Amino acid sequence: MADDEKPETGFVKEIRKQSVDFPGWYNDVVRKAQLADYSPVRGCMVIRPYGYAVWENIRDPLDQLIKQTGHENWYFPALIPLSFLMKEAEHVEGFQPEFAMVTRGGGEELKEPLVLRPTSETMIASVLKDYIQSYRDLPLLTNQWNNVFRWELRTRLFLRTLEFLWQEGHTFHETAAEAEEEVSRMLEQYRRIAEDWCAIPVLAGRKSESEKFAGAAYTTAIEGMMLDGKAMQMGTSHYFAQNFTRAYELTFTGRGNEREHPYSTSWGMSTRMVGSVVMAHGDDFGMQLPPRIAPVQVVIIPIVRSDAERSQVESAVAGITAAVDDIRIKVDWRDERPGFKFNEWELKGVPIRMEIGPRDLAKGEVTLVRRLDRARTATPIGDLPTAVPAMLESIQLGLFERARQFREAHTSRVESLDALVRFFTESVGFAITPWCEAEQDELTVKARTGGATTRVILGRATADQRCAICGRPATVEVAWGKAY
RNA sequence: CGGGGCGUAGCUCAGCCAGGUUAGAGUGCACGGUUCGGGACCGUGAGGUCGGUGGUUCAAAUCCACUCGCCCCGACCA
Repeated sequence: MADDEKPETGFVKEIRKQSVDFPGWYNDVVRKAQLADYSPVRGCMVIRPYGYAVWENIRDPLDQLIKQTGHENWYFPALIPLSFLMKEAEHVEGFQPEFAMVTRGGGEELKEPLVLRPTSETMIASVLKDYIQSYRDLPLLTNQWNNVFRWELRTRLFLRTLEFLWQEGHTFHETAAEAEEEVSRMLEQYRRIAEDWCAIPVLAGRKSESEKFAGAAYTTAIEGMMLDGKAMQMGTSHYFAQNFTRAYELTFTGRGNEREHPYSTSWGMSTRMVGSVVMAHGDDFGMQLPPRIAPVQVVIIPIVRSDAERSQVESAVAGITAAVDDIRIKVDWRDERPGFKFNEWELKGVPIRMEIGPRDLAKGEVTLVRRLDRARTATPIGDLPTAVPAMLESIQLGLFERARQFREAHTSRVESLDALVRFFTESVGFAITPWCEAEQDELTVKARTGGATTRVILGRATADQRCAICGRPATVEVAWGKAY
């Protein structure tokens, strides 16, 4: 970033305490760290440069992973003819309440309304019909980065807005096995982004029937835990079998010269990730960014009281920024007192603060302070090219480890409905139980716990396990939680 | 869409219950000066259709009706 950027404006000191008012704290942090703001349009937000930079730092590595796994980026229309969306029964039923429609154009009523895409399965299946003729055209692995619209009743910055940014991957395969492999491959990429980049440990697995994507044969997801103990669905990967290709009459000629429907998948991760990072790592001082996705990894605060000191510090800064390359460094030369800058950059979650003043330079050192724990270290200037990357790495791991311990501390294994109800009455987090997969059990738990639902199915149950809810033989082990 | 809360300066809010000069504070903003290792201070200045419409009244930010919007909780959901 440039050193001579104009001062931040509109900065407000107070943020509500995380422990007292979590939703209020979240709103304050998002707005005061200048990630995003409310807009003139209800339910739609303005993503500000700092928030967009965080998004880019999540988006870019994800885009790399998507390309490395063989996918190509496409772009499809944002407006979808209503009839396209009506073809897959479950899909229509699931999404219709969320449609936003264009009914006029060119001053006239349209013959057919155009829906602002809530997701692009229908458009992509309709278009790719023409591109897929033979098994030789498969697999067809597409992805697109775009905005989508869903008419949500209640919105929250980043977590649920009427319009949001994401990527949606759509793939078509010759066999079911290949498509299912794709579904888990892409879920694994999401796990890597969540855990390795955003430092948020996740549970990965299948969703229950009632929680699956409208139109899918099954849905898989990654679920993280926020600092209020609630679950955040951070990425989904769906297996469609032939549901969509059949509905859209998408066929190919197989190896035996017979017409077949391809097996398809879709998967998506959105700007919701930015909000997840805030909620998974923030504290009463504000946001805390994992170094790998931080727009500014190191902020240098020069401390000077005279012109002589200023030129001394200036040359030290120039030497350091030249020597420490491949690190995103910002130098804050604004005419503010150091304490003001410390607080502001902590609010914005910068992982490392480097203080450079006469006292440090007299010893040939700088002071490094970690946002994670405010640990201060006097570091010789010559060591910085190795010390800074090492410290960033330790912070990245430290954040992940802290989040993992928080999740472990808020995860319990329970064996009965009573215990499950008690868990959600007395605490928050994940409760893991054996389950028979009956939908009635989900309704029971939701009613008795004030809203806990199944998050992901973690694996198969053993033959002797009984469903914690109804006592019938269990088929799976499932994590329950209250979700965003 | 149900419950609760709120719309007064860029932001946070006081004033409203008991209507009455030229509508306030803090913060932010501009300029000048002193400061500068954990949110400094002094001075000067700019900034307002009190969300909107209608009503009551000699008089409305304040009372009444309607309306628009936002936030929080719930149902629905990435």
